[in-house]
Amino acid sequence: MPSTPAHSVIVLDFETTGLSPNMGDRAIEIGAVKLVNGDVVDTFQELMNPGRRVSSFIEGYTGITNNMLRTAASCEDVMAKFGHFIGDSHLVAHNASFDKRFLDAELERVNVRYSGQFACSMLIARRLIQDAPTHKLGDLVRFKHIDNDGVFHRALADAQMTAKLWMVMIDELEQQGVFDPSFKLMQTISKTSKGAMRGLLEKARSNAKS
DNA sequence: TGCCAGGCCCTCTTTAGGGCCTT
Repeated sequence: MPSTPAHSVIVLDFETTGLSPNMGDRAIEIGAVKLVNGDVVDTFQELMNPGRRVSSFIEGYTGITNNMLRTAASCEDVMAKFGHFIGDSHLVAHNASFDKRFLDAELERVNVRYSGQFACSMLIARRLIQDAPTHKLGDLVRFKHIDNDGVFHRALADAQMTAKLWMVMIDELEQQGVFDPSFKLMQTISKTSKGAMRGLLEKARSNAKS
């Protein structure tokens, strides 16, 4: 049985062969950080061999080449390990609907299930950081002056940046008095994943004006 | 560089259409 604490959060990011598992696309890399009370306590990064060549566009976009994937473990082996890593944690991703589709598709292949709820940092950023020029992950990181090493479109780097952005937004909400001091990150995600973030953010803006 | 799909959100809306964001 997974030993992951119930209050932990996994921030994850997939690199893939394309946009849609329903169109035959597969994962080629998974990166994730585990947060407990907002602190990074563990990381996960693995390339995985999708069983076919990736396009030159994906090679250029991610820097992940067919040669790198040739000797990588299979998607099935990596995803079985990742399923154990996430345990029963709640999950965060930037544009989570994309990563959830691939997580669901790849875990279904290895008959692994997860119980955590998904929250989307992009949907929250669209409401909380309305003055950003765009809500692409890289643009938000630059806009909020979040430390980064300049690596984009690799799974662990993007997951780490998403985790930092996530904590910046949580801190802003707490500073605006939206959350009770005892409010736990797990509860935050539970609410956001149910779409109740709209009300929380409206309250945040109301508090900021008053 | 962009396309594919799909969910969310906005608006010149709801009997719809299109932009954003992810690879």
